[in-house]
Amino acid sequence: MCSERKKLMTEYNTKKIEEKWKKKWEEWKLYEVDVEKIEEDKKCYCLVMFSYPSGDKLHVGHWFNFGPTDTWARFKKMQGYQVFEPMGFDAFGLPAENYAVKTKVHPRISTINNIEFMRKQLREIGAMYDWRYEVVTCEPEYYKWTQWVFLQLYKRGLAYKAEAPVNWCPECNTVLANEQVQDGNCDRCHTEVTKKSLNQWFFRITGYAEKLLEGLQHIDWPEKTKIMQTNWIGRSEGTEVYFNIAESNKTFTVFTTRPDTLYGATYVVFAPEHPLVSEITTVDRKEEVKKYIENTLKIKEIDRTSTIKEKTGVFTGAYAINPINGEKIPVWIADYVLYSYGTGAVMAVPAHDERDFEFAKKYNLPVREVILKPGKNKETPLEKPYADAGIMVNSAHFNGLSSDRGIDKITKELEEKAKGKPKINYRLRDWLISRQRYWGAPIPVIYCPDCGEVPVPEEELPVLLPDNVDFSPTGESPLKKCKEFLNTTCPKCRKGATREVDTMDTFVCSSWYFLRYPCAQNSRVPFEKELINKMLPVDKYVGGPEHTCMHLLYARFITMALHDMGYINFTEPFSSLTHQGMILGPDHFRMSKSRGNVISPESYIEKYGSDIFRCYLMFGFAYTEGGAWEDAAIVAIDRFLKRFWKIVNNYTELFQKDEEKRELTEEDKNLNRVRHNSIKGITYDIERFQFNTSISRIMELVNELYKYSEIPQEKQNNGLIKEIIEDLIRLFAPMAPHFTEELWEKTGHKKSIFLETWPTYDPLALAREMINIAVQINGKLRAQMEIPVSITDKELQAEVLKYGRIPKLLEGKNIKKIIIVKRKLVNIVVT
RNA sequence: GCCGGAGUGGCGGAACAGGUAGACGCGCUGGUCUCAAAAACCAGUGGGGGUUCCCCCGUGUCGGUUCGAGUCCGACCUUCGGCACCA
Repeated sequence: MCSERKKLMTEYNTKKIEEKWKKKWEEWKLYEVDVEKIEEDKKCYCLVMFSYPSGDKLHVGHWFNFGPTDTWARFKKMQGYQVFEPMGFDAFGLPAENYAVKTKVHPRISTINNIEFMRKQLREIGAMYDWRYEVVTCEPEYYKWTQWVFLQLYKRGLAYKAEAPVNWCPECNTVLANEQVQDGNCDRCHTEVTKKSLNQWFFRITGYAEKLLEGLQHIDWPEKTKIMQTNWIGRSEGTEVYFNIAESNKTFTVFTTRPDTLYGATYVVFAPEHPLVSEITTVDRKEEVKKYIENTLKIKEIDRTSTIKEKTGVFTGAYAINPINGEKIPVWIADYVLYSYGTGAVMAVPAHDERDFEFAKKYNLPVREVILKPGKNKETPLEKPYADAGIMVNSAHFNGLSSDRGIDKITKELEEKAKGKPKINYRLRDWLISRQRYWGAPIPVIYCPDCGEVPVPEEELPVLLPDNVDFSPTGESPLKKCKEFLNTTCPKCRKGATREVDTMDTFVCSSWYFLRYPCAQNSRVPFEKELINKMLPVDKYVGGPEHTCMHLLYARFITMALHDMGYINFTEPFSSLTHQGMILGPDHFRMSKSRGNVISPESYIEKYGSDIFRCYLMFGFAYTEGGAWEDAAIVAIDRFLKRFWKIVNNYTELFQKDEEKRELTEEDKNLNRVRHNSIKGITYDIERFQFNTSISRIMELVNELYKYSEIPQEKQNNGLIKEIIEDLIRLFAPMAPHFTEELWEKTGHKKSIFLETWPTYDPLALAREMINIAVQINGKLRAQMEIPVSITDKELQAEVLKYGRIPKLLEGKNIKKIIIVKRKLVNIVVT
């Protein structure tokens, strides 16, 4: 006993085993794939969201993302797919720069060091990454092509510079995209965001709103993620209505989803920023309007857009003409109207819109009911706004129409009079991509006093990011202070000119990296068309759900744009997407240094090895849910691997000789059935990232094998045992790659287990002669019986009625009917 | 306020097309081994009642559909995520 234990302890040395196999894999170049040679029908592009080289160690979240995904990839490889599993680094970005500001270490140096460190850590996971395809976004070999992407968009009018009120983070000293503002705060540093009007670079993602919506129909993504993107894009069908300003030739447009309420418009409201405001304000109102606008700008964005805040506004003195009835209605400005949505002006229908109602009550503006709530009559006064559909009243010849019909009819009439037309609006804004920071890809544009804005010619790329820069943030790009960078010549006229000093949002870098991987070493083109048409779309993309309305949306947009330019022949980058859940601290809170609940993988890997760590992550949580870390639970996996090790080792001598498989006894058949059931279940479950149940099935098979090993030696079917041991190791291989390689070798195999094929199950082996079914009376379980599978319904019915205590339970009852669910149950319905 | 998840033993979680709820594991209880403990192995383990065996209750709450509901429908509660004056 004691010596046996010693043997187990010396042999089962996870650290030694893992290092041994990592070395072998490298020697054998086992995971090197040649993308050129991959066959299209067998390709499997498996991708995790690449990581940011932060200088911190790999945390549990990385492991949870990368480990199980690698398990999936290994499973696919064993199924015969030619798996491409690359890894890289999203290396530009603010943290490196902020770190540089603090420590005076250049971001290039710290980033390179961090990447070096992370590569070592990633190696620990023992994933199949082929590092020859690595991409590092801060290297000129990569960002040259990020700039190329920019130029392609620019050429087609999809990248443009415009003055606009934008989100400004005073802490990060840069502008932010809409998507990077959460609850009015910067999503990086949580500082409150302010609004600034600046001249900035945008990508015209709004031009793809419809395609981005449509594409969601055809991809295998979590429903929740699709819904979130749909809501983010925020498609809204409505009508544009053109108004005139009274006694003037000025016109303006409003957007409404309820043209049926047009007769109820008793005033119109402009956003304070609306350019027409200064033109139409009457002399006597000028002072008040000016004051109001100034005040509005002072209010923090978050407060201004808060739904709780009481609405304010002022009258401009001007009047507008309602195009449907010629009525003269006052023009107000109010901060509840957003300049950034629709046209920045709305028609106010207080009777049928809560916001307008509130505003009208406050400023004593008239309320006119034009839609009758079903069951209400025209004479009873309106106490609160009614915003749903109803019957039109007070609307001239439209009276009596339903809202639905009214929307069509009024829109049609407006169209005939050239006073409006149908219009679709989106909540989505164009993507603001310029940043007033140093550590990013320079925007390849030059400003020439004569030629104006000139894109850098493609053959002059990359526009190198200079190293020698004072990068302390000032609110303007640090590159502005770098004269060697700033001053250049105009590509058109060769006269002195200056470069754009802003850099690109790091989300631009990550919006196309999946296209670069297969061609990572190609210096001629960003991607070889034929090659990436073969390799993409990505077959399985895995990453956190927090990227839904940023990275995932941007990547889809860039892919669609490149498709429309003819560079690629697919429109969606990621055919199938899975989100991993989040691993929380043992206290059920999000891990954070300040809480002191951070689980660091190293200590566990030191103690148990990477296979056990990975297996625990797969077994202890539902993958897409995540959950709280539990120290006690990793012990279970350690225990299981020891059990696995022992049972395999008990039988290794069988592999030294040929063992015939005898005809199967009842015991054999039972064991064999569990085996095939495991194969079936595991295959189905790994495919859909249900690793916890996959491991359960393996445990079941191991348990069954232990039970079998208790029967007398001479009754054991050695041939069958050998087969099952081999299946067992192969089934477990994707989850514990080092561990299973060792056992595979110990059972006499010379080649890597990952060159083996995945076991397939035999439906015949799953078949039983006798099965257990439930007997219910009125749906309540009353008995269980063993029946031969071959029994007919008629026979079964007869058997059930005289089975055990069933007759007694049926005494004095009327049998109404008997429901038989094949191989499952019999339900006797009685009264 | 709007949109979308999720609520199952002491715990992590299963139940794939409405069909025997609680797979697998943790923990716990008992046993074997041991001088003893640990480890390992075996058995039991949703709650309550009478104790071979059986009954009642049980998947957030209340209703409904169905022979049968964790699963479908309606209302509500809790919780998490997203959006939030979007006209």
